Amino acid sequence: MKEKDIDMTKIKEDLLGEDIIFEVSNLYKVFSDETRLKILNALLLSELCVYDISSLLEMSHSSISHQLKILRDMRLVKTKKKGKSVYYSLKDDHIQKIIKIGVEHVCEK
Amino acid sequence: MKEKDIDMTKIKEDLLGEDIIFEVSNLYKVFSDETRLKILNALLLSELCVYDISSLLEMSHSSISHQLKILRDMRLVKTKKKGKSVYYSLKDDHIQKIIKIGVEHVCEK
DNA sequence: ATTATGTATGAATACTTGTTCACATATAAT
DNA sequence: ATTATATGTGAACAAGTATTCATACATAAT
Repeated sequence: MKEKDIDMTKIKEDLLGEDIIFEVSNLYKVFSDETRLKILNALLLSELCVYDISSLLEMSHSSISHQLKILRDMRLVKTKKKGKSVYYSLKDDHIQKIIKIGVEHVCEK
Repeated sequence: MKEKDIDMTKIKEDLLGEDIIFEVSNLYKVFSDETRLKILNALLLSELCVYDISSLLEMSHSSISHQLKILRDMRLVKTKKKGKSVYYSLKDDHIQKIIKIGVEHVCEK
């Protein structure tokens, strides 16, 4: 019996399931777009309406609204209506952690 | 002075810089693909060569090799040559954390 | 009711990305 | 040297994605 052999069967058993991999990849797809990252970064600092975000990032309402729909669909943001405006805020604190680790990683080089 | 006003100027100042956002988005782009996630997940369990990974994931060498190049370029994996084979392993522990948080997030629903 | 403002969304376009195919390189064994 | 095995990579194709444009919907004010 060789010493440094790798037990492929055990590794195969210990791998995450297809469905979890799929969901995790979808989660990180959200964080892979600059516009969405900027939106999440802004919402980390304050709740904001579409107009606020588009002027902050100097982008069209339409573009921001499309991305916010994706964030809504992924349940990463929640909404609150005030008069004509819809205020967006972050739904949970995983988002904060994910952005923090990402920033840490790219800054350590 | 209204009470619930938002200080947009301060938020704009506190936003992460364009370059950091760009790098973080590139980092998470890596984790947004199922194949790469599976590769990283496997390397979390053991160092492996291209052949091992392609048989483990039941995918072509070429596809795996292409993705490993991306992981190399992003400096997420390191390589070690043993005879004809090239063994890959993870370069740092951020990867573990990122996968863990992702799994946590998608499992809490 | 009409107008103005804020937000949502379908369609079209341009862009990006992953896989496959074919071929190239590298090492080991014969 | 030649052959076999392991890995790397460019090009092409297919699939997916972000933005823009146009338009629709919702709320508030007149």
